[in-house]
Amino acid sequence: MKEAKRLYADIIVDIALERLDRPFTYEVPASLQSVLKPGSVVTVPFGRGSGTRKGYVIAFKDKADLPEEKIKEILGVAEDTDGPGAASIELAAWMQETCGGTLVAALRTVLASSRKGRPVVKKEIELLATAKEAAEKAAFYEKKHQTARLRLLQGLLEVPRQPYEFATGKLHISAQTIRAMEKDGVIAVREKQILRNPVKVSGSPALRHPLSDAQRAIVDGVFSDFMAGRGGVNLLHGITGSGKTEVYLSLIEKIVAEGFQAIVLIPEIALTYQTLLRFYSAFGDRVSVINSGLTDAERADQYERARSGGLDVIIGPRSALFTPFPRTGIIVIDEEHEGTYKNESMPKYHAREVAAHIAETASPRAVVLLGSATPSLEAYSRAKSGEYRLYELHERLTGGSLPNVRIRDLREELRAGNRSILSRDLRELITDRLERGEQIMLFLNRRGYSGFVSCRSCGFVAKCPHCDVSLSYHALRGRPSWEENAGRQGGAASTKMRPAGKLVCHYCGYERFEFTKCPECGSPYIAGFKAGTQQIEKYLLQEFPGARILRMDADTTKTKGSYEKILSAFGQEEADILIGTQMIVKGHDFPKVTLVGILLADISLYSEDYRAAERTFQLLTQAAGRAGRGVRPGEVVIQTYQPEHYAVQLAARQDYEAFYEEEIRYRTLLLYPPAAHMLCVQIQSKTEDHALGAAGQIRAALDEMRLALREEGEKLILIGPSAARMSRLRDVYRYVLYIKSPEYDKLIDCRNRIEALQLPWRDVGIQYDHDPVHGF
DNA sequence: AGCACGCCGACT
DNA sequence: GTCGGCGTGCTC
Repeated sequence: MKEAKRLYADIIVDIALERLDRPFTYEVPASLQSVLKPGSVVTVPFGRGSGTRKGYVIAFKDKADLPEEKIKEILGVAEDTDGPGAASIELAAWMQETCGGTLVAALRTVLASSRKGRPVVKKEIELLATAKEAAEKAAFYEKKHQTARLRLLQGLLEVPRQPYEFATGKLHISAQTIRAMEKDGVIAVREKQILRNPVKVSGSPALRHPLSDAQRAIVDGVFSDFMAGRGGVNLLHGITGSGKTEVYLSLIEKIVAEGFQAIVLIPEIALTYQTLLRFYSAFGDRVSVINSGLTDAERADQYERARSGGLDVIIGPRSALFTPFPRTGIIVIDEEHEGTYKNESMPKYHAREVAAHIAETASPRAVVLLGSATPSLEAYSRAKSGEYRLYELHERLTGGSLPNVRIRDLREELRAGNRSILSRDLRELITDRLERGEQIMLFLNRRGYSGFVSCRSCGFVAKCPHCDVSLSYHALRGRPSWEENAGRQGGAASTKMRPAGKLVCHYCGYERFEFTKCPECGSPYIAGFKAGTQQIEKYLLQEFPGARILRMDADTTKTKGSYEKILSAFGQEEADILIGTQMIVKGHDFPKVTLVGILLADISLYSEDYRAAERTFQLLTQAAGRAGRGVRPGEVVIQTYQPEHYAVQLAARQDYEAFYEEEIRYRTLLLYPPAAHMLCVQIQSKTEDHALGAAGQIRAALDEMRLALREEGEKLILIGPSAARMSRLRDVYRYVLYIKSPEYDKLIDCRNRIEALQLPWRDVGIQYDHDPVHGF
C-alpha cells in the first residue's frame, strides 16, 4: 500500500476584512486532489464554531509550515460556482496590486461572473410512442373513457413536443395523469434549462452603411494588429457623427469570424435603442446586453451563455469586462473619457487599465479599442507618446453641418441690467424657435457642482493659492452668526458684522473667510451659485407661457424607465423645451433641435478638482454636438462669466487638439495625472482624534519616504492631510492625503508602507484611490 | 465577519 | 450566588 501524498492549498476565505485577507492553509483530501486547480472555489470550515465559508484556492504546496493539528480539511467544491481558473486569480492579484484594497474584494469582482444563478427550468412533454402505438393507445383510451389522456395524446400527435404548461393549462390535465402516462412509456417529461435573453429588439434591421476609406483604414489597422498577435490599445478619436459605431461593428464582425468574442463597454446611460438595434442586426441572438435592469439570475444566464459559447458579443457597463468568454479577441470601450469607467468602490479599478491588462495577458493577445469625441487626457497623452495607437475620424458622415456657437458673457448682461438666468441673445433665440416650432435643449452642467464662489461683475473665482482648484463654500461651524445673535440679544449695536461662511480647499485644507466684496473689482455681487433645473423650469414657464417644457434631472428620473420615457416624449415632439443636467447630452439624436443653451458653463469649470476644465470641455463639446443633427443648421449659446477661459473658447471652436495642449501644460506644471500619478489616501474613523492621529502618523511615515527618495533623486509630493469633501459622513470622520509621483510604482511603495504601519486604533479604516476621478 | 473567552453589574 | 453586558482576540 502506498500512502497518498499529502497536499495542502493556500486559500483566501471569502470574508471582506483586511485582517483576514491572507492565505490560510488547508489540507486537500485525496478525493479532491485531481479536481482542484488554482482558482477553484471551495467550502472550508472556518473559525471556532462549525461554520463553513467559501474560499478561493490560490496555490498548492507539499509542506505546511504550521503545526499539523491546526490544519483543517477542504470540505468540497462550492456548488454555486464554476471554477474560473488561474487566469482570474492572476487578474485579481494584479488588480489588488495596482488598485489596493483586499484580495477578496478583487476576487469577488473578477469572479462575479462565475456565480451561477438559479437556472430557469422549463419542462417539456415529448411523445415517445410511434405513430402506430399512438393510434392503439388512442383507441384504448377512448374505450376506457380516459378523456384526459386522450386529449394529451391528440395534442402531442399534432405537435410532438409541447410545453408542460400546454398540458396543465390549456388541456386541463393533472400532474397525476401526466405521471401515469410517463410511467406507461407513452410520453416523456424533459427538463430544459432556459437561458433568458434580455435583448428585446423588434423592428426593421438597422441599415449598414458601407465604410468610408477612413473607417476602412482603422478597421484594417486594428484587425491586422490582432491577427499578427501584436495586441495593443488603440484610441479612436472621432467627432460625434463620424461613424465610430460602424467601425466597432465591422471590426468585431471580422474578429468574431475568426472564432473570438468581443466585449463592448458603454457608459450605462449612453446605450440607446438605436445602437442596440445595430448590434442586433449584425449579430442577432449572438449578442447580449448586461445592464442594471437585469435580475441576478438573468445576469448569471448571460455569463453562462458567454461561457458555453452561446454568445459572440456582450454589451455592458464596466463590470462586463469580466465576462467569461472562452477567447476574448477585442474589448471596445465607447465614450472612453466617461467617469463611470472608474469603479467607485473597493477595488477602485479603471476599466481602461483593466481592459489593457486583460488584452495583454490573453493568449493570443486581444486588442482594445477606445472611442471618444473628447478623449481623456490619459488616453490622448498615451496615444501621443506611442503607447496607444491613434486613429482619427474628422468628418461627419451624415453631412449635418457643425453648429454655430456663440459665447455670451454674463458679466456684460449684468452691466446692462439683465439679472435673469437667460442672456438677451438666448431669450431671443428661444422665442424665435418657439415661433418656428423647432425644439430647444437647455443644459445645466451641474456635475461636480460644489458651491464655488464667484463674482458676478468681473468673473473672479475664489481659488486655492496652493492647489489652483476652486475653493468651496462652507457654512461656518456653530453657525449663530451676527444675524441670529442680534435677534436674540435684541440689538446688533455691539456685534460687528462678520462673515457667515468660509472657503475651503479640499486638497490641502487651506481655508479663509468668505469674501464680502470682490477682491478684484470691489463689487458686492460675489456669492456662491444656487442653480437648479427646477428653478429654471419655473422661470421659463413664467417667461414663455404656453411653451411645453420637459425637465430631466435626478428627481424626475428616479423611477425605472422614466429616463427613456422623457427622452422619447421629447423625440416625438411632445415638448418644445427640454431642460436637464448632463444626462440629456448623451448619445441621443433629436433632429428637430436647432438650439442648445448652456446656461452656466462655469458650474463644472470651477468644481473643486483638477479635472474641472477637462470635464467642462467634454460637456460643452457634447452639448454643442446636440444642435443641428438634422437638416436645419443648429445654434448653440454658451453662457458664462468666464468667456475667455480656454475650455469654453476651445469647446466653442470644437478644437480638441488645442484644448489638449493647453490642459496638458497645466497638468504638467502641477504634476497632476496624466503628467504624474496621484494616490488619494482616505482615512476614516468614528473618532475624530483617531482619524487625525492616523493621518498624522501616515504623513510622518511618508515624509520619511520622501526624504529617502530625494537622496536618490526621485520626487514625491505630499499634500495634506485635510478634511475630505464630506468631512463627516454618517458620523464617520473623513480625512484625505494626496501623494503625487511621476512613478506609479513609487505610489505602490507608499501604499505598502502605510499598510505596514501599526496604528494603535482599531476603528481606523484606510482606503486608497489611485489616479482618482471621483472626489472623496 | 463570527464566535469564544473573560471580567464586571443587576436579577431570579 | 448566576445571567448577560460587549471589549478583546483568533480563525488555517
